[in-house]
Amino acid sequence: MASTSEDELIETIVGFFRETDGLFSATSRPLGLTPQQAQMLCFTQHLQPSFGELAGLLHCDKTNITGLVDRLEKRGLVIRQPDAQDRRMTRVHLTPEGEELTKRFQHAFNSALTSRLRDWTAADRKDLLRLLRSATTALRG
Amino acid sequence: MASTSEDELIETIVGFFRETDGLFSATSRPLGLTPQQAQMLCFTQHLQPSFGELAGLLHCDKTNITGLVDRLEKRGLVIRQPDAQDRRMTRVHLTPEGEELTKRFQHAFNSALTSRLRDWTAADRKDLLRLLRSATTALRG
DNA sequence: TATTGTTATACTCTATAACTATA
DNA sequence: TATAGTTATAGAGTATAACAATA
Repeated sequence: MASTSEDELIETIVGFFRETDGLFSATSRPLGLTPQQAQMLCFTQHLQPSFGELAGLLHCDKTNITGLVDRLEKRGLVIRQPDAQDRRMTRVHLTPEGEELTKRFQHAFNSALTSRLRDWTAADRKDLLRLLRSATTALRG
Repeated sequence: MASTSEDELIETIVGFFRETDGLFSATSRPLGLTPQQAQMLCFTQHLQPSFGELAGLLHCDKTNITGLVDRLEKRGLVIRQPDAQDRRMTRVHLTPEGEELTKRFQHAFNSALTSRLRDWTAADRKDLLRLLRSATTALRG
């Protein structure tokens, strides 16, 4: 990384970020979801996160989560569930409809990704996934 | 990739995407820029892109570029420059102030990134950059 | 007192449709 | 006719500040 000039490094990351964003957008909008909604559904699938946890995961202010959940709840994709231990907290659960749509999004995204990386070696694909996983932890920490 | 379930794969990519987004946001907002504005400035630095090219790079509708450029132009960071060959086209150039702010953003982003990846091996950092570059091309194609 | 979620507000981002100017 | 950029519009995402309920 020291051998790369700063602007080149940033351009690489910005470029990858925007292409990923494009893929999220192209995959989620035909399903009637914004990219942010699709991402929130993915996070909600296994976690049943609180509003504060979602704000942390999505890196946005907690006030945004209210509206985001409102719109998904109005469509019957998620429900608010009061936390049993701490009555200040509300947890977000997927409904069966939300679970189904989340899986459809994941399948569509996976198909698009697989098709675009079809020329990659198995080793490179494995490396990419390993490094992304590791980088996510590093950036989060 | 075949050995990973779809939801795990998507969660990895969504996770990395959101962490990158968080880093963009944390780096750009103290400079008075939205993440999208910072990203546009990075693309504009070497390309002098047309509005249509920017729409392609940012994966958004061309109508969004008008407002994005309007706001940056009002702050004196970019200027519209008519294309010499095709008078329908307008190209976006950085002003000296825009160039300076873009470099400040790049430096801040690079510092944050370097500090978070400080425990990584040089080989892993090099691999990450190589794979991101390659993946960007694959996703774009 | 501190934390969780909400409301009110203002601004930005985004897509769709209809338009003007140029090719 | 087709393309590049603009305008109008509506909806969604975002941050800040002030608030109510709970811990």
